[in-house]
Amino acid sequence: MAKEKSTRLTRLELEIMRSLWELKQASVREIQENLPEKKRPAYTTVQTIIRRLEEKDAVSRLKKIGYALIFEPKVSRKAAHGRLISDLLQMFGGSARPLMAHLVEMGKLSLEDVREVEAWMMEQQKEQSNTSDRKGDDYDSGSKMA
Amino acid sequence: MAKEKSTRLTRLELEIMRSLWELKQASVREIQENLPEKKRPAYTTVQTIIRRLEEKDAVSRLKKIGYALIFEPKVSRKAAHGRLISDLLQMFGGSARPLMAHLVEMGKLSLEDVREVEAWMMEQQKEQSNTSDRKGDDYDSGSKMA
DNA sequence: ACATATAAAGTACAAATGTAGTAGATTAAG
DNA sequence: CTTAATCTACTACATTTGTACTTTATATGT
Repeated sequence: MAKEKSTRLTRLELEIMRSLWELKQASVREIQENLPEKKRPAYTTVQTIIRRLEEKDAVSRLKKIGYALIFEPKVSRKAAHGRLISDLLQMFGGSARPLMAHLVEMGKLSLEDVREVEAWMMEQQKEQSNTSDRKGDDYDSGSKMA
Repeated sequence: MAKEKSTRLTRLELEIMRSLWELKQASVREIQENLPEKKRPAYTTVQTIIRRLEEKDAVSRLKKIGYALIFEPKVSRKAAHGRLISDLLQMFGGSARPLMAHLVEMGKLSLEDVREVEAWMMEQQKEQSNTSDRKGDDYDSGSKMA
């Protein structure tokens, strides 16, 4: 099972990936046009980033339609996000607690939020028993969470 | 009240800041020696980063002892971490929930953790009533959390 | 088959980042 | 005071990142 190198993606690269994750598969143009007009780089810029992402093994060519190449993500959003979180977590000594505390202080996490998460987790625990394992890799946190 | 520009700090810069936050105030040498031997850059490298941090207004010269300059953090750990978290949060649509979900999936957040956070939050809520405001800015999440 | 619209490839380049060497100042020691 | 130790200031340079132009290949409509 291929080791999945998980290179670090840059801000812009993540921006592009976001588009691609959303579209599932797309041409450079589609990706570019899908980006928020505010920070929409030139077509060729997107092209460049896609090339770099290919080098980093984060996207791959799926096929060719007309004269355009269609790309698809090769690293899942989940994996990429996981990497980001791990990195951040390190800054906090590897534990999620201080991070939570920060979120609370920043007003980004309310008591309700926490309670819902708790409820969600307990449900998961029940399900966990029978649902055994699922291939799950391309969903961004299941069920009604989020 | 000076707007606090809050520039984005790079990985290495954060590494250095971490030392400085820990030491409260220190010379370049002290900072360098405080870094984990594994990834300990050359003395002059630390110097360079400190200079850049000065430019970014993240540290300042406090005084001079012997021939060495003593620096101190100018941005609090909390502020810097807050920035990191905000950035990350954006990737998740600005809400903390998906982030939590990820933490759970990554096994970084257990049900116990969540419950303790919840308990902690409820305590905060009580305190909040009388403790009015505190200067709090250089602690990394209060009380027994973390 | 040919001109035209796109797209892919390749090239360029400035700014940011990581990394460190060198020169010149300053202090401590003999 | 002269020297050795150590520091600050300045300079250098490779890599990464953001951004985009130019050249070349390829479909497509007529």
